[in-house]
Amino acid sequence: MSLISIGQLQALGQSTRLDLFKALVRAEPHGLLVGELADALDLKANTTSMNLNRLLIAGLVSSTREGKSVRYRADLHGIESLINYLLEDCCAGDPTLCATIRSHLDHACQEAL
Amino acid sequence: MSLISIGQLQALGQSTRLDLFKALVRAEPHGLLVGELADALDLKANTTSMNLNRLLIAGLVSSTREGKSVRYRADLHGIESLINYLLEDCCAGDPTLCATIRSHLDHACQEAL
DNA sequence: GTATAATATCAAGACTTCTTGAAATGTTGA
DNA sequence: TCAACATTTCAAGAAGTCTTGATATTATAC
Repeated sequence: MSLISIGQLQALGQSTRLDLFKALVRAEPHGLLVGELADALDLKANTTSMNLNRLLIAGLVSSTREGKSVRYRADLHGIESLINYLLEDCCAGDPTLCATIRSHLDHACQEAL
Repeated sequence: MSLISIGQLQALGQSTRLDLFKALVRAEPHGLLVGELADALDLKANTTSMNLNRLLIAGLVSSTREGKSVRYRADLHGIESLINYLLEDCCAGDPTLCATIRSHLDHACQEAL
């Protein structure tokens, strides 16, 4: 659990990759092609590819080939595991904090519905 | 919100600092002195100090002087803001994921009680 | 098969980060 | 004030990261 999560934290703790990930989250459930991401964020193709690979290794995105292109999608279970890690390692022991986070979660979930 | 959170992700995405932070979370609510952390994690004093300062800037810990020593405590509101960021930016739009995370949260909170 | 297109890999340079010895700061007690 | 202690700041070298041009791979269309 720890090993997975520091990889996720490292992967997201870099502006280019955080931007890529956020773009993919916003593009759910369709995802985006590498070239579309490169255009949207004004990145070179190889920079885009390399950083997407880092996110892939961290379990934060998935990829599928579509002809000449490759489509990437955010893997929301990766975020789920990161949040769970933070909750279990960092929230356990503080019921008040749990309650606060739960209320935020309720709010976020209502918006999602 | 974004600026805060990438700082937190960067701060935690480094093994020494993640170890320091986890030690402080486990030491809640008493916290630990710099020297205690250095001993526990087998770090030099200045390495410990510098990395704690990074966590401080990221809003993940707080510090108070106690005589010759300085006591650090985990700032759980920092984790709260990080989790909220991940939820709002990454979970919104996926009710199923929200529900899954909520169940994990329920579990983590029960353990805390 | 060849040409074209979209990604991925490789290697190198610029840049940043991490650690650490040395020195400085702040605190306590004699 | 002086000495001892705990922490912080400083400067420098080692190590790692990020980007990028060049090259390689994979897939399609002709």
